[in-house]
Amino acid sequence: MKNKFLIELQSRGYLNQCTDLEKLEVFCEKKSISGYIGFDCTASSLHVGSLLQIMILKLMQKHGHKPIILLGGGTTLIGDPSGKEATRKILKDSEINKNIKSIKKVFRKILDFSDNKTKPIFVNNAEWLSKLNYIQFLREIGIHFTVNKMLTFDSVKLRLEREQSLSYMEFNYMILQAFDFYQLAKKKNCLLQIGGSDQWGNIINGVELIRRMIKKESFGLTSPLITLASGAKMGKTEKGAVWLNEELFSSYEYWQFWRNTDDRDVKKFLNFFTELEPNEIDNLFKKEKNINKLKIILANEATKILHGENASKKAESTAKETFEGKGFSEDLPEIKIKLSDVNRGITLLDFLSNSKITSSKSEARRLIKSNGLKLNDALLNDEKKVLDENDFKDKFLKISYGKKKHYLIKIIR
RNA sequence: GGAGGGGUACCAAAGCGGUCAAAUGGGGCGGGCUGUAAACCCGUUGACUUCGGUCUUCGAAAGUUCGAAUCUUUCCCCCUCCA
Repeated sequence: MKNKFLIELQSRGYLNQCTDLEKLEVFCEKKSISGYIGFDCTASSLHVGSLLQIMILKLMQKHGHKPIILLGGGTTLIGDPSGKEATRKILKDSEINKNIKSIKKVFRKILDFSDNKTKPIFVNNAEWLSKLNYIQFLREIGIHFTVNKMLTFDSVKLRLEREQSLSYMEFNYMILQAFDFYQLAKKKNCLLQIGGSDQWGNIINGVELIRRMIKKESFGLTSPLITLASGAKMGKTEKGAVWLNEELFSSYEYWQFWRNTDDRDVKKFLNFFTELEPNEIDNLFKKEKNINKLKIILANEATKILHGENASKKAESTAKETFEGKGFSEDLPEIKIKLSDVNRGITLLDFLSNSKITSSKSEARRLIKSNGLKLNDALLNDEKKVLDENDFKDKFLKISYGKKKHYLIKIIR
């Protein structure tokens, strides 16, 4: 292989399957190409599970290609059955549009919009899907799909084998995705679709459709499913998903997420989620034997890509102070409390549950009983504790939930 | 449409009149060890509590009973076979 884009794609471990690697290489060599990835809009933010896909778009840009981001306003109305055990909840138009708006923010942060040649394009498939005429669609597109074949695709087969119901609506999803690819090929001359390995079936349907409709060769490329050393799914932590939008998951939490990577996954993640060159990463591993230092590099680099250099530095120094020193650090989640509430004598239990630090008073009690709660780094045993202005040094009180979750409580007014 | 099987906590799965806020496993959380890792060990995992208890939970509703996750009726949902 000699195409730089594909070489890096492979050496970083982004490459799982390709419809025709050799021809794709010729295709990539010839000119600047555009490739698209579709993203699901069922939530107001993507989570790290989609980050690998975004990194691939970023890599395309690095090598002079143009990413197309398909935010599936139309397909989200249907719900992709791939890898799903049950039918997804159906969203309303207005919710989807709100989600799209919010999700776009992340792409604006991670990808480069300054160079016109590689500037990403956003498309929304609602544009063409919502206008479809059923009979006409069946005659023009439906005719190219046999149910026999559709039944053999994993997304459908698994659901049927597991005896889980699959609605006719969901069954159509793969055709719609194939149609998307066809539309992009026709309208934007986009002949490459990339996706996670679970998208393989959907992608090759598109390749096939394009061949039949406009007699053009197009390409499909998938990235591997990320497997963690622990066997768990990527991106699930204590508090649920690791979101990319800052409103849902702060830059400090994000930094912590990477800092807490399993030893065995560090190298893989450096390749996947940072812009360090693969050989640079190899050198790092030769030089630096302290895995924790490498985890910090991982956290810094990954956070930089999403939240920028400043946020990354701030998170690092906050982590350092919090875990190595015993200080107060600026970047911890801050919760405000009114001076009047403190003076009125609010119990700690009430405060913990009101501020959502714990989900109930019972949880707070349990935590205290099992020696998990600290006020300003001092273990607290008294569950009847009432907050007092003297607990706050300089208007701040640090509350620690276990060893890793810390909050700064600030008195206002 | 007909016959049968089933819906139990975050998930899987036991319980089949009281001793059931519900065995067990997984997951989560806290603690110990350590390196903010893994493995391992211990504890915990409905809510409220003056720590005595109290209240709400086993698909939904109604009923039988001193007493129901457990029995009866109706309804809803899922699965299998037949049409």
